[in-house]
Amino acid sequence: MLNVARPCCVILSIMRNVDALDARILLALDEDPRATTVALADRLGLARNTVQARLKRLEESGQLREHSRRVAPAGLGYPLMALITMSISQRVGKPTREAILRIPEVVELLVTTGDGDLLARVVARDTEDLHRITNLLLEAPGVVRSNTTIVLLEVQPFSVRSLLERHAGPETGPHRPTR
Amino acid sequence: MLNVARPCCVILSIMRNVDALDARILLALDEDPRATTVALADRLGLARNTVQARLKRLEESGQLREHSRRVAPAGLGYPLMALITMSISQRVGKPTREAILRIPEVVELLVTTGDGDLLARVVARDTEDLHRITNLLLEAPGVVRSNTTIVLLEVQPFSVRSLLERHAGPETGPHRPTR
DNA sequence: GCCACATTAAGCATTCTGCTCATATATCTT
DNA sequence: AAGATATATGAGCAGAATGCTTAATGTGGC
Repeated sequence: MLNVARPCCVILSIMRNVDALDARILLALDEDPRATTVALADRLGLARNTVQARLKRLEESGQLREHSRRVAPAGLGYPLMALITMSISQRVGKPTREAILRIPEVVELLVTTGDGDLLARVVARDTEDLHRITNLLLEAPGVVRSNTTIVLLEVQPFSVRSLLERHAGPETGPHRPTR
Repeated sequence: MLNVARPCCVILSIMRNVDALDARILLALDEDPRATTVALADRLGLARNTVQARLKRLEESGQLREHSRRVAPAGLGYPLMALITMSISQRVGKPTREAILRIPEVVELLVTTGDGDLLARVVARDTEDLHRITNLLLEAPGVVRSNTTIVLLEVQPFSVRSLLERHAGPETGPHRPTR
């Protein structure tokens, strides 16, 4: 079952979808990320073995991304966040992407439709720092134009809680008897 | 020390910055998010107590965000991701934001400078679904215009690893003796 | 010198983990 | 209907980890 060869773009194929039970477990973990397996189990009214097995599968099947997603850049000394769209001459090549990813302040990089071809999310210590980073981006091969948008307020930082809640079904509360 | 009252916008004030040691711990956690305290401790050449204390502080001081950040939306059945900028009549009010946040597919919401006043990151099951969500956004009070950009490829999903590595200092490897 | 703070070390009762085996339920296939 | 596959559950067990406390040892600032 499930070849665990992962050619980097076929990830979707090995992703057995997360079902309602998985979602409930993930939600419980969301409220207490360091909860022990036992704690999760009786919070959800499940057997310890069940939680253990499903968590193991979730991790092994690559459903969970890296832990550093949880670290807020502001705490590291980067209170400024900006979105920078870039136009690329020709097509977006590997050299371009690699050059951009070498900049530590680039915390996310997307290929998009629309005006820009690339979108980088960067963090900076201050506006001067941001200016420096913008110039670095423009030095990447093929980058011909950039457009910077500053994030003024994170009304809702990235979170899939709402999706998990929908996925978990109507009965999300703890201690729900099976019937 | 450190009032744990958190009036939602004063978070920055209670954030004692993450130092190099914290960064090393977080990096180690990044490589194995479920590593035990003991495992982290001797991977980093630290005492168990140290790791335990710092992890506790990191969590209590709000440096770590929610766990659901680690869940990939694709695994939940939302393979499509888009960025939708919105122009708002008047100013961005609470009613507008609340209406938008009631849409589960909105996984992130930012107030930005530039053309649009609001930027929503949404996920969708397919293009038709995305169309439906776009219409929902336009129904929010004050939203007068929207512009959708589809994410074709996540070259680098959000990650602060690079920042942590810089923060951890030159000696990031395991088993580094104190001198 | 003295104070505050962080690291380290040791100890201890309780709890958790990883693992295995066996037993129910479902659900799907033939 | 019968069989097969997958999952949930329950129990058990040795070893490991946790949470907590106390105390010793730096380390830097005033």
